[in-house]
Amino acid sequence: MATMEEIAKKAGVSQATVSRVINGSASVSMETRQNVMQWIRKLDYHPNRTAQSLVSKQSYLFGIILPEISNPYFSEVLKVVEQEASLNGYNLIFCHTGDNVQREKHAITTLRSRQVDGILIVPVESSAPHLNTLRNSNVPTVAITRDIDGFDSVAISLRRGGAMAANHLLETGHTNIGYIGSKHEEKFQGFYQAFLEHGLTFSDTHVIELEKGGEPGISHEIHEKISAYLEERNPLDVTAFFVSTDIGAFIVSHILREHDYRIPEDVAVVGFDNTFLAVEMRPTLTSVAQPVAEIGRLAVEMLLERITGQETREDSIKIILEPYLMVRESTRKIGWKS
Amino acid sequence: MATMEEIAKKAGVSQATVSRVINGSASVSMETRQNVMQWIRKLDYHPNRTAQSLVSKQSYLFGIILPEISNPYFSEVLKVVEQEASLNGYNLIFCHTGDNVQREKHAITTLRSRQVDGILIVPVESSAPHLNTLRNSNVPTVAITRDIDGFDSVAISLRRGGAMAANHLLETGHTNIGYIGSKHEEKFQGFYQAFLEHGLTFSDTHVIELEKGGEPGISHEIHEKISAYLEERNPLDVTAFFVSTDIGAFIVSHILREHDYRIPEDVAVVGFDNTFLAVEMRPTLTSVAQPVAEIGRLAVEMLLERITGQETREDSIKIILEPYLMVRESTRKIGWKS
DNA sequence: TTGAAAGCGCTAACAC
DNA sequence: GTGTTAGCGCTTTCAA
Repeated sequence: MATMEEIAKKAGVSQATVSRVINGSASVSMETRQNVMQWIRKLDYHPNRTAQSLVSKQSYLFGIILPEISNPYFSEVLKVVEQEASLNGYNLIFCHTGDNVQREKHAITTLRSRQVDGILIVPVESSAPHLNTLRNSNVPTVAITRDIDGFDSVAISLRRGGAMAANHLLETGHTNIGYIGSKHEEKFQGFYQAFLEHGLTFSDTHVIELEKGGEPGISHEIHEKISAYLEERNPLDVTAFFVSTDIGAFIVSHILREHDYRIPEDVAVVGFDNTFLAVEMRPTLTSVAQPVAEIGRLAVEMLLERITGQETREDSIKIILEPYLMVRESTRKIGWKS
Repeated sequence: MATMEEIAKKAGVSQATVSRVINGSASVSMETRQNVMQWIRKLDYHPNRTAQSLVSKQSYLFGIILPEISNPYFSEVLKVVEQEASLNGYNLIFCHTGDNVQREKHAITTLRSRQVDGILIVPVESSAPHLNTLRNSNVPTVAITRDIDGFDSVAISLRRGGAMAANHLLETGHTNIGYIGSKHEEKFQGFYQAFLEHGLTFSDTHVIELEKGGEPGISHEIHEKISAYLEERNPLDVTAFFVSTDIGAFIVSHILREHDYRIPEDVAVVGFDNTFLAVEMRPTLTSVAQPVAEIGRLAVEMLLERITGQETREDSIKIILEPYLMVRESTRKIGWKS
């Protein structure tokens, strides 16, 4: 790759002048500008961003730390964020944690030493100590999808999302409802709370606890646990399941049908994330939707505002978007025939 | 962020010595090493990778250019590559093209000016002129998943993949088979060829041409075209479909069933990529598998060998892996009852 | 309008 | 063993 120095030599000007031309800056005579430009094209010159970064202290690089790209929801997030970043002249360094705290820690260190201008992160867990280093650093960071203390964040209220699922099922006449996912998730808390607000209590015996999140890899775990549950309770003690991810709901639906339960007639199913799976599976899946595009756009926007100094608030800014329920075929007022 | 200079001052040594400690290099006395290390920890010092890159001419950065991350197959690729890169001390700059040539061109320019040590690319099309700049540059590049002239590549033989699908269907007794996808794909060519080798001819009237690839966004297009096809030909003139992606096959299957065709009894379906969809959908989907993990691993390995100079061959190296067929419930010997 | 020079944070000779 | 020095390719004063 050619350097400014080489262009300068060819064009018979100083390297500083080439720099001026490149940056479209200041005062350069039309004459020299065109002369220089000509050599830039001839030698197919492109500025060395590394050198630019070193002196300008701006890398135009964001780091994005995702837990599980196999989950269609997160690949959607990545796609949106890349688009938005690209539109603003930024590139993305992609780090994958697999929901592993150690890797997250490593990713953060790496990104910082790479001088990224900002970090977008879906944190593995809120309490991890290495997040403090991040908090104390002055690298603008926004937590997406999952909210965390001390960080700017753009997310939906997972509680409300969980509550929506519960309300929908309760309102369609279900009272014995199962939950499939992690009990530590906010989704579950909202779900649980909703029962109380209806003057009901959610029975802990209806929980099928899953270790991992929404990646396809959980298939095996789900198969085992659901099958065990179904065989243990025959007849089934619930008329509906709320599953914490669409992928999970997709898999659960199949297992249910293999056990001769019809959806939604015998068992209703609600998923989460409203991915393409919810739209394309049959029966189509009622799912709590997170506005991904909105989240990605706002997150990048917020980062940008922090970077440019437009936004200077000391305390962290929380943008909480509303989830919304996409009602589809997998749920129906109880007792109804089609 | 602290700099070497600051550490040096605190520790009362020269900045070069700090550098030596950091790089674990050469000869530094235990004493000074420990002294320096102590300050490194105290100030939470991490070397500035940008500065390191500038002088060492190594960024430890790979660029990866993907057409459609929403396709589970490509998110799988990304995941594997990230893992493999990370294991070797590399980070990934992720670029998304959406199968758009302009964006691909832009991505390549950006990556080059960012001094990436190598590029992994799933090219949009083989003939794009901007690929020449890449070819002529000395940035090690490997085409993955899709092979392209003049580039190192790691891929399966899509031809053979297509042929496998055809052979499987022909051998299970189908002769009237439909193809859903792009006719320009190698998959189709292999598929077509296989007919000839069986002394048969594939009828062009059985093609449902799709514009785009395997992203969920094609849903609408598929719905329209398939529905039109099914309504036009009643009774149906084929007993099987080969669909160029799993996502496509997933959607097609549902449409078929909505038109009261049973799978595999009335219509057999074969997909491509063997993603989790193939495993989790019902009936499970026979699909041509590409060994993703292998592709990712080998691609990174090859890049590494080019970078370190272990591999110096002038002409491009092609690693063509074998696809393999995962036979599942969506296909069955014709005329058989379960 | 342009050039010379300093310096971003680091590595890598080269001396002592 | 350790310090000094010269860059890496750029941006940005400061003079001219």
